[in-house]
Amino acid sequence: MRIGELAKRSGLSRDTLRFYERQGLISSDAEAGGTNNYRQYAEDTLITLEWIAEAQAAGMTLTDLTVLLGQLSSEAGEDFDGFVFLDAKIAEVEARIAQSERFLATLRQTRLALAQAPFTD
Amino acid sequence: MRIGELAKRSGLSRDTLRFYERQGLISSDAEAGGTNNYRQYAEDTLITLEWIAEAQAAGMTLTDLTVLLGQLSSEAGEDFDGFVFLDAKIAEVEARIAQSERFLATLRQTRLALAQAPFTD
DNA sequence: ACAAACCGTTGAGTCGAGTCAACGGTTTTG
DNA sequence: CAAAACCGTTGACTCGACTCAACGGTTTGT
Repeated sequence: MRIGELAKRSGLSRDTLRFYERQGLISSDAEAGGTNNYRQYAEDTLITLEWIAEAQAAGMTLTDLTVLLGQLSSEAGEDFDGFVFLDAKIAEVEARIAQSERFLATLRQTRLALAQAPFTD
Repeated sequence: MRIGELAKRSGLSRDTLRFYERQGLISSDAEAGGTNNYRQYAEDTLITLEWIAEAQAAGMTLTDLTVLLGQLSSEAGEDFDGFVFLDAKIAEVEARIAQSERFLATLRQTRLALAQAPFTD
C-alpha cells in the first residue's frame, strides 16, 4: 500500500511515517512499475506500527526501538549479545508499570476523597 | 532546606528544581533572615517530587501535573468540576499500563525465543 | 485533458523537558 | 579574611519526536 493508505489505517500522519522510516523503524520498497518513486509498504507494517505505539506508551524511545528491531531481525546464534539490552529494557518497563500503578492508586484515592467531601454533589 | 540540599536528596539538578518551580509544581518561600533571596523548601517538597516522578513515569506531562496539583489543593465543595479531568487522566494511565503490559509480554516472548534459538549459548 | 488528490524532498519550526553558561551576590570554612 | 562553595537570574541551547511549508512530479476521477 502507499503512504496515504498506511497513514489513514494507522492513524499516523504521512510525515510521521516518513520520519519513522528515516529512523529505520519501518521500511518500504519502491513501487514495482518504477516511473515514480512512491513508497510501497507491506501489510504487516501496520503490525510494526502497532508495536511501536505500545512500546512508546511503555516509555521506549525511538532509538531504543531501532535497536530492538535490529536485534529481533538479527540472525540468532551469530554473536548475539543483545540480552543485556533486552533485559535492561524489560526491567525498565517493569519499573515503569510499577510506578504507574502506584500513581494510579493515589489518583483513585484522590478521587474518592474528593467524592466523599461534604457538599460535593 | 535550601535548593542544594533538595537537589542532593531528590536526585534532581538545581536547574530542574527551579524549572519545576517556574512551572508551578513546587513552591518555596524566601528565607526568614531576609538579606538574601535564597529559596527555602519545606520537607514535604520531597514527597511532591516523588509523586511527580511517579506521575511522569505514568506518562503525565508537567502541565497535567500542574493542573492536578491545583485541583488537589482546591477547597472541596467549591464549584469543583475536576472529575472530568481526573477521570480522564485515570483512564489514560490505565490504558498506558495495559499497553505497557502487552509490550512487556512480547518482549519477554522475544527473549525466550532468542534464548531457545540454536547455537545461542 | 485537466483539476483534484496524491506523492516526493528539503529545510525550517514547534513543543516538552530540561540543561548550560555567564555573571554577580551570599555563606561557609580553613 | 580569603577562597571555596553556594545561591540568584537571564537567556541561549539541546534533544526527542514530530509538524509544516514550499515546491514540483504522478495518478486518478470526471
